[in-house]
Amino acid sequence: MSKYEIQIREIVNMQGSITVLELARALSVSDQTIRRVVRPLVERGEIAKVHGALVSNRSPIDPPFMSRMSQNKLAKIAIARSLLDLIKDGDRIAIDTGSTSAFAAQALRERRYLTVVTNSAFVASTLSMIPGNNVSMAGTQLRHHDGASFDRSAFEIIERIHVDYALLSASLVDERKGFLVHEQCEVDMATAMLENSSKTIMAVDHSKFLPQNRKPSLKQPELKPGDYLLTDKPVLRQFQHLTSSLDVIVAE
Amino acid sequence: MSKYEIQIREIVNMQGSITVLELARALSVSDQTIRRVVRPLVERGEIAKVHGALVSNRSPIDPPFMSRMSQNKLAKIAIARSLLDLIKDGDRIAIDTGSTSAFAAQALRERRYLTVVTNSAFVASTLSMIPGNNVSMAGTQLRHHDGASFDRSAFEIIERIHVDYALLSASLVDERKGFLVHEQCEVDMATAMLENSSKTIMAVDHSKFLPQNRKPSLKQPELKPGDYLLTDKPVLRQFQHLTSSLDVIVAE
DNA sequence: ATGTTTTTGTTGATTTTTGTTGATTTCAGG
DNA sequence: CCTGAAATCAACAAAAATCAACAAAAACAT
Repeated sequence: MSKYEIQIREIVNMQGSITVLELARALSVSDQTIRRVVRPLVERGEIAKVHGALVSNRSPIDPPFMSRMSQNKLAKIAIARSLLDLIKDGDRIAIDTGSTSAFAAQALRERRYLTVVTNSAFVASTLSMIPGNNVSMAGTQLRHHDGASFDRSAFEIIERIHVDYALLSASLVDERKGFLVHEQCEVDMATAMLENSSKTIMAVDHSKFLPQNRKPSLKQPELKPGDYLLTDKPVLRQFQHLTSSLDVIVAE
Repeated sequence: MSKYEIQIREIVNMQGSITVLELARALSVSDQTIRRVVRPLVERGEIAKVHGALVSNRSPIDPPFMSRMSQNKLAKIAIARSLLDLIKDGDRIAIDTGSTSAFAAQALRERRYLTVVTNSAFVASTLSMIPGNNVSMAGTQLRHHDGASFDRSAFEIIERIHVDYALLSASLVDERKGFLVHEQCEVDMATAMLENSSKTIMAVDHSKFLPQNRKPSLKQPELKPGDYLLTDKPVLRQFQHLTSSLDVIVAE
């Protein structure tokens, strides 16, 4: 068993599939090493291999549930990975619900000694297993739609814990109205997180800049100058007035 | 036992994996010393070693984390499946933490309209995604060991919700003392769940009837006559006095 | 203090892993 | 069916990690 084994399984399962060369670059070893390490994994059936790529064989009933129901998987993974440039070991972070946050949580498993507060049971469960982390689950009753809580106790806990970063998301970015979501409770939660954090990170993949079939109408709270916008493609001209005071990070 | 032993275990478990040389630098001793100290740890299975690195066998790098760290996977799956004979659509159930409960949660995804209350973030997250379920997560601060909560609010919520079944587990079944666990908070939680449920289901695979290396000492609350014992092999003679008033279900 | 035991660092031989090179196979289009 | 590009494989040399043995240092008891 090689020392790369765990990492490889991790990355393959998170991405769903990946090239041998990409994996080699990611771990900064040669492609040959990857092939060698991967061979026993494939023989044991822990991951599958086809000509050209390694693919995860994790049964779809298994957790990273968001991965399936999520639209822009690759974009979100890229965003999640570039989040690691911002969040360091020991940081404190509030995380909202949503598929982007689910990927972020997966990525943040690389970090240690995080203080995490979230209203998403999935995020809480994912990050609580990491030794050294201090994770608080905000809220009691979980809605089935996404396993998140928006009851009164959720807000009380968010408001009790001050963090370095609030990681928020949005369903649509509107040229005139800004960052929008579908439900008022999500706005309230975002507001609470924003008010109790030093910096806010708004994470939206490029598809959120395009028109949606189901149109959200509620406006997320205003970001502060110097807050971050994390996305996966350069911001188009017509949106730049929204992001002019923000630190825009484009995940490649 | 060496003086570095505790530190090494600590560091390896925190970091997930680390080079022998890095560890040597961290403790400012030679690499050879590390190797020597580590050897018995590896033999006792407390941490794992591969060429090039020490890796923690505790840190759950895989989302269905319990599957890896769990000993009797197949037995637990069998138990989880036979739980489906007991629990029907629409039932209300309290679920404790532990790997057996994690498998139970996976199995219960087949059921609909469940009312679930649990102090395990993993169980909550797993079952909250099922449309129709009503899931309450009891507690706020999660311990990293298993992503479960035992704070005051956890008990308040358990005590507020009355359910049909409490699904409990144990670390060891002792011939004389009965069902034992390691920590007092687990006993308290089990007691709260038992008192707020109509029937209790104690789920223990057969390995729990055998002597353990790490011996638990705290006694779970007394089961009521007519409660269920769910296990995967027939109960041996010397344990039958413990189970005589119970409804014993053996998963094949 | 003195001798004994245990732990630690150093050295060099041995094993395992890794990168490179070049041959071979697979795949997609014409 | 052929062809070029990409992916894979085999083999060998270089690098890194491990091990065994011995000597130095530290801890211990007498």
